[in-house]
Amino acid sequence: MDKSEVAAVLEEIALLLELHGENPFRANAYAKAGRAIAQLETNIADIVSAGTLDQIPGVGETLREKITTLVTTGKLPFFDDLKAKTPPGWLQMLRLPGMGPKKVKALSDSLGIDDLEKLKAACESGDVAKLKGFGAKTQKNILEGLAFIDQMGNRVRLDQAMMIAEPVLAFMRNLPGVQRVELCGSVRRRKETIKDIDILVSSDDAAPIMDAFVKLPNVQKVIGHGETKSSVMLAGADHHASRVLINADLRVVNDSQFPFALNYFTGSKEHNVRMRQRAIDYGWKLNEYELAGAPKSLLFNDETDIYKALDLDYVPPELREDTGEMDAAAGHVLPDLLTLKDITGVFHNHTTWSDGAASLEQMADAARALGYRYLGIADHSRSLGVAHGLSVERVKNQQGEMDALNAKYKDFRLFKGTECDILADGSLDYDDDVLASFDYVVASVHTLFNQPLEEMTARIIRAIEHPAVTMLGHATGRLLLRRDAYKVDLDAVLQAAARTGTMIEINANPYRLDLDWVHCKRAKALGVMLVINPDAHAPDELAYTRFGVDVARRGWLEKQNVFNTRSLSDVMKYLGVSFV
DNA sequence: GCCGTTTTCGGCCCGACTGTTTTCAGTCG
Repeated sequence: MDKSEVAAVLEEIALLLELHGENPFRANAYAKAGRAIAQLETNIADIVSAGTLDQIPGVGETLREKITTLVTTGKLPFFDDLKAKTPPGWLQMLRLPGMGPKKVKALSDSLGIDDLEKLKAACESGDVAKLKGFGAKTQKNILEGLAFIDQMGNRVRLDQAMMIAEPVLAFMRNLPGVQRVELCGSVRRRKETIKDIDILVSSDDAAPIMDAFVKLPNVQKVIGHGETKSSVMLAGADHHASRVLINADLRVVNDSQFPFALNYFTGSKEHNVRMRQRAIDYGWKLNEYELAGAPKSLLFNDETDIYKALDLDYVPPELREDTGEMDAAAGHVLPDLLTLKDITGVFHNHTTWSDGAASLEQMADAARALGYRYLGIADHSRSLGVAHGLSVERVKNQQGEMDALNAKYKDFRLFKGTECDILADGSLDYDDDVLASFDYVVASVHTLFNQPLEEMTARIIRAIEHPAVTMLGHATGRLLLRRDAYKVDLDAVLQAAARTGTMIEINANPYRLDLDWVHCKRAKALGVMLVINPDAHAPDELAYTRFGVDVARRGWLEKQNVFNTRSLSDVMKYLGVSFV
């Protein structure tokens, strides 16, 4: 059982314990350990066999035993018993907004409701409203929550959240009386999927700002409308024009409270806990409005001042996941994070030669407009028929066209690449002499996603070990909120890449965003070189690169950890390409 | 269930909002 499965079990145990009315701190201990394990950079199996499980913060004696059982046997009787005595529908009921363990329990105990269908029926017949502690409003909210879950689950991708959030932000900035405006929450931390958009505004007069917010034209529903906090459901469309619904919260504070509120509402929750605990160590109390008890001589103009008061370096939002950033900030060893401006070009992109929407020249023009010094084209290889993979002959023709274009460019270069399929046994889709005709090779898995873990791992490592392979494309094949990653021992893959000097891609397509940020940290520790690629199939998709930079920043990466921050001449030297 | 320079028990971040009550419980972040 791998770490994401173990983490999922622990987090489910936490929910189940809560549903059974257990001590919430006990439940939280499971959830906390689950999160810690989800963020492990190495293999859980290795940690178990090395006997170092209890070095993970939040894992003590009991959890060590339970996790060991889970990893070694793939089962946990404690979990199975808990599940057996919990109607499966309770967990689904918990996902409804406004429903917590107490309400689920009350519905189940008094009306025998233990799944979403019975819940819907009881709401429609009006039985729920008659229940003590419930009412007509609660019943209506449950029905609306059921409809919402039906429509879309409850998370969206980062790019979708940004497309909805950015115009709202611009609108808020232009409202009279508004002083400062920032995005907070997981959007500001650039998590790959988002549950809701948090916006913070400072102003001396909150009411008109709240009113304007709840009257935005794309508001579908007002969920809450208080003095300092309002909550709405917003509709929008992503760049594929698919409809997106997401909750958005607005909070308004006065300008002197703004830095504290910004820090608090940015989270993560775990980072906030650490910040508050640190404030307590100083004899102060941190909340979303102030650092109470701190000397009057300390001024707090922005977030940096809060960190400074606690003798911490400023922690960029992307790092606020309680994965060591507090210690690094205290020890003044936070990384100097990569920025989008550092990117000099990108390597994994498609054209109409395979499944892209634009020609070589159109893609090159778009890259030059972004200020890139080079663009790598890596169209699909021959076996990927669905994507019009290139035959050996078409490879030659495409390369000829690229030579002709390069002859025109003065300070820009098209690199000849391929996104070469990794076949079932780890061999590559072109012979070595064809591979040698490319400036670089991106090797990717596009088929047989359901191979067993050992087979998939060996398959990818064999490809990495091939001397022609420059970089590994989208390491796990996941499509966020759509398709799970294939089973692969990523730590073994990263170790192989470190050994052979093969780069690992951070695929910046917002559906993928893998290598994920957790493993970026591991790759950095192993000395693996990363490369950020948009996997663009159209000119405007080159802009996806920004999301890859977000992942890199969450993964603590610095400029020198990412290959495509190098100058054109350094890239050419590395790839062994000379000017013609 | 975890944890410890206030340490082996008794804490565990803390405030806003909603909906139900009529002073507060539950949920959320």
